[in-house]
Amino acid sequence: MENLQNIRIAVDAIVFGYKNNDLYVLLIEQQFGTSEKYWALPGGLVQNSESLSDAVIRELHEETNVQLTFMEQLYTFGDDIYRDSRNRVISVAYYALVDASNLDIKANTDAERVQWCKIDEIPALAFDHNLILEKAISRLKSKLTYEPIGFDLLPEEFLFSDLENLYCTILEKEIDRRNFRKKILSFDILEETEKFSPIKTGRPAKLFKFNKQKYNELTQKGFHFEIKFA
Amino acid sequence: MENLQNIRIAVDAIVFGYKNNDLYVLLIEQQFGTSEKYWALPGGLVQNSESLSDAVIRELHEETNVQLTFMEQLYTFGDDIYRDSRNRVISVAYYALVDASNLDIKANTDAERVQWCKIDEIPALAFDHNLILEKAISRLKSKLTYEPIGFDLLPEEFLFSDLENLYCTILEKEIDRRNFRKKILSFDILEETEKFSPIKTGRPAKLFKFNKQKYNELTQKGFHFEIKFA
DNA sequence: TTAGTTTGCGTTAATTATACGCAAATGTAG
DNA sequence: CTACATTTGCGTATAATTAACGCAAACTAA
Repeated sequence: MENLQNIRIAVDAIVFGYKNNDLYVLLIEQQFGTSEKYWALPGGLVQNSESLSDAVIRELHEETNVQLTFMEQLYTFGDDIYRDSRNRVISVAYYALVDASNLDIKANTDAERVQWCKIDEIPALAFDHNLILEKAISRLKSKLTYEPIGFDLLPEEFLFSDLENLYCTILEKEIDRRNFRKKILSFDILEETEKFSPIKTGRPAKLFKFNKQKYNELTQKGFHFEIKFA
Repeated sequence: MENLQNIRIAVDAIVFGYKNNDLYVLLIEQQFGTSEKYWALPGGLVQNSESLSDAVIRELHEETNVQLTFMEQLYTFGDDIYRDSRNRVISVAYYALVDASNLDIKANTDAERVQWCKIDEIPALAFDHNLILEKAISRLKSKLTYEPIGFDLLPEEFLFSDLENLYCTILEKEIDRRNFRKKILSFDILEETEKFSPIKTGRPAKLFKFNKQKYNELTQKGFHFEIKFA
């Protein structure tokens, strides 16, 4: 009886960015064997002496140079034992957010090409990465409604209409602008700045900041962030 | 440079049971080396050709003989690379529910002793199992509020007061009995049976059943189960 | 028969969500 | 300079939901 465990462990990252009223995900183009190229999620094998989350950070750094604003474990994919045809590989997937507004990504050492891909234009990906991505999107959607992670997709200072559009596009729902604003403002976790939007159409709009410290304080007192829609 | 990955992968199970108005978790007593004994969560290494969830089922079957009514992946613990002092082991934890009301557990092949342990009397466990258990409890609490998994801890037919007590004890909150009943009944996912409780005190109470099929139908139509408390 | 207990069904007030109205502050076209 | 299109910011009325209780019914035990 063969008792030696022969299973490899990898991490994969789903990095979301929001830009021009669209949700994007970071993909890399990888070479398999001599000819085949595939788009895939950034990721790779875990090293013996690094933690899982360090492995994600390292892989992302090797392949891109994004600055994460949020990262969380998503799920571990290991029920399909043939998900990688070469070896049995179990993948611990993490999803992360970045402020994509002023970000230049370049392929670092490992990957040939790195690209932001619109969420509704995802090609066939390597392995079970389409499945992983689907799960990440679904998690992002629900998390958006009960934790203030939307701010991690926006610049430090943002317009209310940006926040509103972010929610509309990611959740694929219509929201009443006025009720949304009222709701968010009632949480008392935003700060008004003195600055105004550079956009020159319509009434000038104030820029807002998310006050994370205040949010943490309120949370400790029992406050619970929640956005719902009809 | 050493490139060979030398990481083992295990699964652990947190099995919850509810009995006599208390939440319990299944623990096993394991021997380490020659003398040390420790209470631990059931679990073990994943075999090369079994899926993760199969590994959980197998380990549980080897160590106990419980009948699961619900099982879901909880989290993968691999950030502390010394969580097992002997080797680097990454553990994919699953949590599960059983109807503990008419259940006899016996130690099967592997474990010396198997025991239900009250959730507020948990001893120091092996490895990082106390941490894992904490996370499972927290997940159980939140899941209870937005999915009808409470029924998986109860017998097929149950009293309303049982359901109410289950929520009270697990969530550690007071609930208004009448509002709770109204809320649950308004979901229209319960079936009244003709039977009555065998308990001979106070007004006889009807037994109810959870209609899972109806719940699924409603869910597809956009229904969302949710229980909140002040 | 009375007291004790738990169930099952209601009512009311407070809070929250939904659906809008509308003026203010800009740029732009004429 | 004026009228218009556009977006922001604030408000209000109504519907829906939640929270807080009252109380009779149906049993057991004494």
